[in-house]
Amino acid sequence: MADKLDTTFAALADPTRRAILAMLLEDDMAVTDVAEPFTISLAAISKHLGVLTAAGLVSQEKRGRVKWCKLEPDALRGASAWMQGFGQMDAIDLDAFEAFLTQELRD
Amino acid sequence: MADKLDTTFAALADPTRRAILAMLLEDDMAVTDVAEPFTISLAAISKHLGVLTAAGLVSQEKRGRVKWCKLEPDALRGASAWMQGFGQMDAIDLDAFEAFLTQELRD
DNA sequence: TTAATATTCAACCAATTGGTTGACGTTTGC
DNA sequence: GCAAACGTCAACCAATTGGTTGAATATTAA
Repeated sequence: MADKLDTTFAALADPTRRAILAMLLEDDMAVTDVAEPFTISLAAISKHLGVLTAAGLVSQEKRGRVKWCKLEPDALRGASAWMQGFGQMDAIDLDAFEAFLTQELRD
Repeated sequence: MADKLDTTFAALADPTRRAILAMLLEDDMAVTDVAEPFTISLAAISKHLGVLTAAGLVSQEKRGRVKWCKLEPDALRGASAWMQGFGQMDAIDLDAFEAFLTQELRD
């Protein structure tokens, strides 16, 4: 079985999945609503959500015929701790974060 | 072309590559020395080092017949900032922040 | 000059990934 | 009851990944 860090980092290595996480940062959403802004199929989004859920980054709860998706930011803790082992990033790099958001907003 | 975060996270999603980074944290090393503790072939390690170098996480400098590998921890800044954004955003008014950035982009 | 060392390249292979489409099971609303 | 909406499943496909081996290229040492 793959290491936890393997699945976490692999889940984050896809731009569609990172975009989904960014969307869920603002609010819990149904699968259909998650898929709405993307051009790929609903089934593909469903798979991406499966990868994120397997990594623990998202939890899903079915209410009626709707499956609600919720961000689980604590799942990033292990990966974040691993990266902090490489030093000098104990504080947030706000410049890099702004750069990221700026680029993300351009899409 | 893949996003920078794509290649960074993908590079980190492999346990062999993370182990290599941890080794380089202690000291610069030649390719052969990097490969020594692993059971896989030297060519496989060379490929892993290529992935890490492409991600900017490692730099390589050839001196004589030896290629020295050096950790570049700054390459983790973008990814670290992205991740930490998920832990801290609940304290930030994201709508306002996005509005600010959107306006910032018009200049 | 020749042999050994350091590293990459090229071809190949199996497994995984990200995507598609169409059929399928549930739940809801008319 | 029936059709529409929600979401997954299964089969398939092309591209990528992580590994192998053997040959090739530099460079150094004897």
